[in-house]
Amino acid sequence: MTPDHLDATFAALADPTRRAILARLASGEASVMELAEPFAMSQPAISKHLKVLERAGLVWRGRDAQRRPRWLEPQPLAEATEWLERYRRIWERNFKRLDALLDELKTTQKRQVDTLLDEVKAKRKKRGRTRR
Amino acid sequence: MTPDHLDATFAALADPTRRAILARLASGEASVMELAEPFAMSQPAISKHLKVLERAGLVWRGRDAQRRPRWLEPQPLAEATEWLERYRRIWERNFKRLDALLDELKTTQKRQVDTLLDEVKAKRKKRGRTRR
DNA sequence: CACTTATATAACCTATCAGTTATGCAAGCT
DNA sequence: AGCTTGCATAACTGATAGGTTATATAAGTG
Repeated sequence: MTPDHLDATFAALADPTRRAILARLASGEASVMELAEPFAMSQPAISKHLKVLERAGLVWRGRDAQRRPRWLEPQPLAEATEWLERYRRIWERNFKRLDALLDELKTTQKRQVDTLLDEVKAKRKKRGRTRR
Repeated sequence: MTPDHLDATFAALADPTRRAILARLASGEASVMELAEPFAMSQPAISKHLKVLERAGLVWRGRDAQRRPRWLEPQPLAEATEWLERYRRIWERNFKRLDALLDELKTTQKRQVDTLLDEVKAKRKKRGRTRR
């Protein structure tokens, strides 16, 4: 939880491409090519983004033949969440509508989350082996 | 919750000075001079940081004579929390220990946190697996 | 071995960032 | 009116971010 650590985590999250990569990885490991596919961007650009995510500790690099598949490392996200939550709780006292606001945000997205979760489950079953 | 919005929020949070300013504002409004006081940095530098926080919507500018006191605006933080929470929930299913980790993070002090995290890392490494 | 695939790295460009000093301006003070 | 306080803005600077193309490396394939 050093400041540097939080710096790197939040900075990594500040880019929409990187957030999309994390979202993709939430449903399982992926190679660089697979991660690059949805973006109108060169492969080296994606490799750079991945490097940023790795430096922040959000993502791990594996090896499988020539592939260097990435997966998620949840710990730094937990730290970032913890930081936000701490202040959120303080502000809850000052701003009573915050809780309601957050609930609202959560319910509007509940369906999306559930969909994603089902997706994850399906893929894991399909793969059969638990790489992680 | 447009991407731009999250970009600006996370980018604003990526700087330790700005996080410190937010922490300070969590205990009430403050003038620019008051906010600048703890930092070895010029007043214009602080004004710039405040501008970043305002563009992210995290902070509000009031007016009181010559003072331009700042207040917190909790909504963007709630959105950022929500984003993190969404992925945290997904990962909870994959990494069962995450919840415990987060609880521990919440209740331990800074130094103990670092120790704990090292411990977790060590355990993970020891478990081995194809990672790394 | 030569070829292909997957990825990383280097060199480069431009824009933005985080800081500086100097200056401007509005509001209160005497 | 003139001085002081609080803050913003402009102009500058060096570093970093985010992209590019070209090239290098490493591993599987025929």
